[in-house]
Amino acid sequence: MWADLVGISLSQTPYQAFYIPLGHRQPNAFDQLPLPWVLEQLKPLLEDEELKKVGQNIKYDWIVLKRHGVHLRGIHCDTMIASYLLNPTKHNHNLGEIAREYLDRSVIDYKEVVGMGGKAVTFDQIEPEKAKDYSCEDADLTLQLSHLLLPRLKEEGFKDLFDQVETPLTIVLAKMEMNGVKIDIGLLREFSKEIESQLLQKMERIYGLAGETFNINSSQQLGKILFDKLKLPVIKKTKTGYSTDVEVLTKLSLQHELPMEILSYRNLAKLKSTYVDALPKLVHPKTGRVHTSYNQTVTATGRLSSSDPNLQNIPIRAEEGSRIRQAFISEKGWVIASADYSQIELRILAHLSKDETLREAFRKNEDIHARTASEIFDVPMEKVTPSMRREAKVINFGIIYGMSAYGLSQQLGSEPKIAQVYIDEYFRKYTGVQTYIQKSLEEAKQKGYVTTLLNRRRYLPDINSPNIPIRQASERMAVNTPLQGTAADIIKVAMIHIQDRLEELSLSTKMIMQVHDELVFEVPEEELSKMLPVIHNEMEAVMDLSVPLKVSIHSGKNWAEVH
DNA sequence: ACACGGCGC
DNA sequence: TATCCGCGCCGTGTA
Repeated sequence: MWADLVGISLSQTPYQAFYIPLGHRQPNAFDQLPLPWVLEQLKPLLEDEELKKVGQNIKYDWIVLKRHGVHLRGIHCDTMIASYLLNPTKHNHNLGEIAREYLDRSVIDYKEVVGMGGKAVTFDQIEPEKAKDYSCEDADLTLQLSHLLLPRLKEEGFKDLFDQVETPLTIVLAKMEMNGVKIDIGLLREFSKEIESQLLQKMERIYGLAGETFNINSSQQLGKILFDKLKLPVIKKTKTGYSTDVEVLTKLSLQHELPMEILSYRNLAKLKSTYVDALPKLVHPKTGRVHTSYNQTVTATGRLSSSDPNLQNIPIRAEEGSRIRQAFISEKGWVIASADYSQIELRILAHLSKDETLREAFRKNEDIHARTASEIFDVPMEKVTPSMRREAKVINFGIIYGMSAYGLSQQLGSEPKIAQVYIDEYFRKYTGVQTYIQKSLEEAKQKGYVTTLLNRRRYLPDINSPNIPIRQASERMAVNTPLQGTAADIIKVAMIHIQDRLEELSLSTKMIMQVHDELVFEVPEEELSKMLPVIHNEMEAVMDLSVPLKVSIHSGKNWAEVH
């Protein structure tokens, strides 16, 4: 969304590529062809569904081309995504990295072309001859890699996931990024000023309690005050010194007023710097909206990630946090609609484990945490107290994360022995879940990887490690990844179906955000009554599991109103 | 520029 | 021996 088109490189035969310089502003850039003419020539080819296209990070090219009036079609292979499916835990899937791995060769580093850091220039400042070498290599290697990676994908059983899910999803994401979301900058500026004055007040109070001024944002300086000056007990250490994290400060708050003040200060400072002040800077001058980037090749589990800004970690729980969501608004005459999968990972656990008790609970549409409370505390559903339900909820989520008795006890604030009793009781009632976890661990140890419903794969090289904590970490991943990853599979397919329906029905509704189990739309008021059932049905009917998928959907003027 | 501590989901 | 999965971003401190 922020890029200009400087040149195009193309290849249709390995070891042969062409560079078309278009927008170089550099003394040696003569005889460039006019951009509109070049696009006019290429447009019929790029838009032809029958001409197969291969690229590296195609979503980027798709958006740049779309912004120049070209609708890229016939996408056959994105080498970045091919590499990701073959090994999602690889650190990065840029061209240099995958060319090194699969073609055993090095490539011209982009930084060598444009320079490093502050001295870096934009690509249009590069002499076309030099740009040609870089860009042609890029096109050539991408084509070569596709010839290598596509058969590999097929051999390893990723063809359906690649062709039917990840490749179509790329375009859905491109459209979603281009749609962007409208931000109420005025509201954020007001909020910023309010927080500013609250921070100043808290600062005064903190300096009073500390007996001196210091940089509250510095954990190092804070450590000196808390542990050297005030002699509070050291609860935890980091590599570099005293830990002052939320867990430590919460414990210390029982014996001194300062730690709680610090926590409250940090809370507000985080909100201000990460969201309130950061979001307005990312509003695009041409669209007046914020356009995040969805990364399709980052997570080990198959989830998406979001950056610039990360729209997937906007606060929701706390009161002040919801004020940030109020700033995510719709255009006049439009509304925000949000649809989220309810308890999707536990439902997937029920499906994958075939546990009859868990499946029955979901088929009867019971309150799953109350049901778990009823099972482990051995009381009828109507006798479940709020505190029993709260504990059962922690246990339910702990199961998904492959927790230990210690971890559960930390979460519950109880003794590990008590936590162990709860876990034992859970598995006694949900025997199918216990068997399922045992079987998945055995399979992971034997095969060296785990899979999701759509055969996404995550390798776990340390699953048989003799180092106990390292092995246990892998075991938790072995439990969690199929659940989190299957949820990712499901919502990805739903996104593709919904985008298809929107276009088929010629609707104006726009998909604007995805937050792991939630999809957010901007809907013209007059389309709302038609759209809500479409979204709801597509999401619930996306896959036929042995338990129902449940979606709740709400609309309102901003993102805070729809939860 | 990078590592780290810390923290939002 | 550490203890619940998966991320991205902020400010500090240091090189």
